[in-house]
Amino acid sequence: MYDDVALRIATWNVNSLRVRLPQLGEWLAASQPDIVALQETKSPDADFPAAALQTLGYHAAFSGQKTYNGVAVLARQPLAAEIVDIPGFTDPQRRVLATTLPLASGAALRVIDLYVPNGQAVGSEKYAYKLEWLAALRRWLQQESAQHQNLVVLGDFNIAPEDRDVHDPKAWEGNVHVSPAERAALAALVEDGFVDVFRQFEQPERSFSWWDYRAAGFRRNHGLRIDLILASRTLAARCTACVIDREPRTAERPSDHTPVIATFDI
DNA sequence: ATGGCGTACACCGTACGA
Repeated sequence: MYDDVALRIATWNVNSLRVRLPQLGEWLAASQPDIVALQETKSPDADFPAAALQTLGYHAAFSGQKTYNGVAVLARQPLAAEIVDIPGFTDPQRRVLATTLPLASGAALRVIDLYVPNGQAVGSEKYAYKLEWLAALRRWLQQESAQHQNLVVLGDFNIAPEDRDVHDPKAWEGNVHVSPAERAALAALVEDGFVDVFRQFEQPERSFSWWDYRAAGFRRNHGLRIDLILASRTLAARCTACVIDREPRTAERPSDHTPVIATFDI
């Protein structure tokens, strides 16, 4: 007989790790998450601030590039970037990182950090790339699901799942991030057994994870919920909470995204 | 009202984000 251990897993699009490192440090110290998936690090691997994070008590696995994209996973124990490309989907853009971490029970936790393409505008080349990327992601995650019971897929999905995840659904209708094809791609993951754990719990109305820098988006709560934590059914059944932490968005020079944290008794 | 702001790289503007 052993006590269940509360494991806290977070995702945060930091919009430049170099710029946000002080804020990340403060947030890690205050929040003490066990595992953190970062997106838009915009940091080549050679420049990754591994030493600074280690002084904060976190090991890191990372896959970055200059200027754009870049993902990283932080954990209390050493970890490795096991997969950094969707298998069979050639892409120079660093948007994916899969790693495996041990759980207190002795079981393994598979963590997949995603920075889903933005898509720019419906009908654009970048939109087509986003849909192709999402189709390849689905095929890969079906394989991952077959191999891992405890699987969490989290990150910046650049898709608001439902109208209640959008500050003004009428204004956004048909737009990138809410288009039917994007939502269908996300719904397909749910059909395959992933659970958006945020919606397992009662949440405040108008809960968002991203707000436009322009036009006082945050002050007016003009946002989208696009940063998601999807869990395999086995893991979702162990989820006891999922919250959006708006506090970092109130800082000077904030990221336009704010962290989302899920707690698992596992 | 398709702007608004922020980051990066490079150059004093452009690409991109969401």
